[in-house]
Amino acid sequence: MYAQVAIKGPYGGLFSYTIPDALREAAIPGALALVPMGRGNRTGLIWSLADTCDYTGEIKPLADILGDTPPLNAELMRLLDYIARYYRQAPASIAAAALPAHLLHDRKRRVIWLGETAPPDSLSPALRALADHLRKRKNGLMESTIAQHVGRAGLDRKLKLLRDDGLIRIEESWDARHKARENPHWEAEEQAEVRQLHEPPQLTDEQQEAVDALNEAITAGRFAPFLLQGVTGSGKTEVYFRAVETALAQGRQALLLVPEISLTPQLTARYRVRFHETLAVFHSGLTPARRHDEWRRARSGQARVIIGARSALFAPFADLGLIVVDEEHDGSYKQEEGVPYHARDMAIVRASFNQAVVVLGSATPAMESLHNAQHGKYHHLRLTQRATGADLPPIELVDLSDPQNREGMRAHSLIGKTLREAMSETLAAGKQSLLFLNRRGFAPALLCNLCGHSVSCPNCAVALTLHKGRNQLMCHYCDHVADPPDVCPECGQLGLIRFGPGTERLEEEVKQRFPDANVARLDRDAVKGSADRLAKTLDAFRSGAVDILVGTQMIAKGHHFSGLSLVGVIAAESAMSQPDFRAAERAFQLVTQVAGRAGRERGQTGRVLVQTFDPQHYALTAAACHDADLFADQELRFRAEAEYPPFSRMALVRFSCEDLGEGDRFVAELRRNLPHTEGALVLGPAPAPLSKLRGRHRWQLMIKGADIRMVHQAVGRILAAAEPLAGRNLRIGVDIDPQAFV
DNA sequence: AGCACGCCGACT
DNA sequence: GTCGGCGTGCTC
Ligand SMILES: [Zn+2]
Ligand SMILES: [Zn+2]
Repeated sequence: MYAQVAIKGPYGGLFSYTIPDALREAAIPGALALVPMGRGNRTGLIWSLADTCDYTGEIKPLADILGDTPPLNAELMRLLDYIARYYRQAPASIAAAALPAHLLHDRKRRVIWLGETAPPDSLSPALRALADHLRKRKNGLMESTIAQHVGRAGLDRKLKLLRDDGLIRIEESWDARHKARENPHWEAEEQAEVRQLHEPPQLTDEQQEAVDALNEAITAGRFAPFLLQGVTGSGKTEVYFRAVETALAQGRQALLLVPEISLTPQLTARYRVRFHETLAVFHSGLTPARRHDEWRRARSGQARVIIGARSALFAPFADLGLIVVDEEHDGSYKQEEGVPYHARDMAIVRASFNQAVVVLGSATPAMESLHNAQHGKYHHLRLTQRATGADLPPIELVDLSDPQNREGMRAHSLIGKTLREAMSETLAAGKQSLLFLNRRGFAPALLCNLCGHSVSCPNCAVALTLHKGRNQLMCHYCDHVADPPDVCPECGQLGLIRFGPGTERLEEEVKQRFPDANVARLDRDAVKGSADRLAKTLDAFRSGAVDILVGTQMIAKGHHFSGLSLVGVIAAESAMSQPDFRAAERAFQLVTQVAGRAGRERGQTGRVLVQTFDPQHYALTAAACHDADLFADQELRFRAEAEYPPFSRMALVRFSCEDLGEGDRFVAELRRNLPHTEGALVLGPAPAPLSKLRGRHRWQLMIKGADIRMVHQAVGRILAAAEPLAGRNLRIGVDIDPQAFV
């Protein structure tokens, strides 16, 4: 019997080890193992057990099993294996995404000074300096601490010399913090007020129908996927609550996935009021130790309901009966950084492995989900009425290219005449306005008005972002920071002008036009560094203390403002700034979502103005009449004609290399040896749109196939052709079902 | 990817 | 001679 162990490494694959008798009980899939690797030991995750192994070299035995219970159970291991195969990712990177960061860590070394006396005079100056540092602590120093004091450079070599001279002893350890803490942190408790008596609201007929359908499926205890399509304000959350209660009543557990941006204290407080001490919260803001506490609470079964963002997909459960994916269309469920898995798609898979019910909720479902619903793969539940009975607000498209509307607009002005007039009427009536601006396309920058150059990052092919407060240029992709230059780096002239962030410019313009109004701004910069700033600004707007709120994505989701009567979208096409095949879908989702902030209460007439240069665009006209079906018809027709997903499947294979010439030569060589796959279309390899990232030049190759099997097959063949051609400096990455094409 | 080894040029 | 940058080989 061999243990196949996932270890972070080059082949990304699995390494086989024999299992010593002493470890036979403990060495099961999902357990953490200490294994001999090369000259030393590494930690890894036992992926599977096998009777045979095809490695022909010497096979070593497992050194140890870490912790007393395996962190991952069989159910999670099955999911991890599926993800590794589906997304063509190294098992070790999936393991790293699924385990608390604590558990898979690197070797730690403690250095202990042995000599009673002073170091011998024969030591060279560099060794002497190190020895003097080590001599001060009798019980030793951690290597990382030493590195902080005397520098990383050459430390390994120096320590080796001191050890060879018998002056120090080096102890290695891989012990993770497997033990639970004495006083584990409890995120849900931290955030919620006293337990309140909760009176569940009356359901509308539509809600009741949806709840009935879900309850029936949950009670049946079989895999059943649902698409819950409900207009903004239709009360999807209450439907989720009821479904969760049903799952709990069946003795099963529930997982709620929400977009990272929605996972606010206000949201978790709502769930806490309903589910009390059975709730655990997973979010990226938790420290590793706190995250580990929540994770353990879930694994022990103490938590029955878990709410979290993308990575909560891997939360451990004993008996998972329900998964809810809220805002299932949201792009944050698939990320390119790290492991490119789609949490919504894998939630479906996990539900099927658990005979669980899965609910995808959205006002504006992804075309993939709608297509599945239309073909009977998902049960389609619809909520067409707002829970409050309020009408959806009328949406007007305002043509920004219309000279009449441009009247009174200055060069960089963002507000056209129509919106301006609507704002002043709203203000005169004592009502509130909300202006939405997409962060993308309005980033603050340092531009040369003589040559048009914008100061860009030396490591990445992007313009640097100007941070006003710190007066520094920063890169969004890498950690590059620079002082703003005085002269243009391109033409050498004094032509540089500061172009503030869109929201700040918008705020200034609003203040200029409406000097008597109370204006507030909410964007990433405005809330940075103060946790309650977001809540405070939202409260001020809710209470009516603020007349006009200006903001980005942050204000588009979920919030409920009763005094709000005007919503303005500054530039609808900003959602289409990335020109990929999902651009129209994003624009429709954006306008629908922002419009949903207006007129949520009965008897209130909200108004939504959407500024655009293309008022004829079908995504905007459909959004303007709140017709998701009309949009879906047109968008699915376009996708079908162009053979885009959901009518085909795609993959990207990315290549990157620090050296441009080496990358170019590799790509040229690959082009000559590009294998063909029947039924799959291959485009490229060509330079990626984002041609340089963190000092690495980038290329990509796009694969389109009729189904996922074709795509997998083509990816397999291309990797088989590319890997032998790639030197150690060239990195290859695979992205199945890509969301972004940069 | 780590990690260790060893070549070589810079420095003193 | 010492120091450290950097290319190279190996890993069940
Ligand atoms: Zn210039
Ligand atoms: Zn950069």
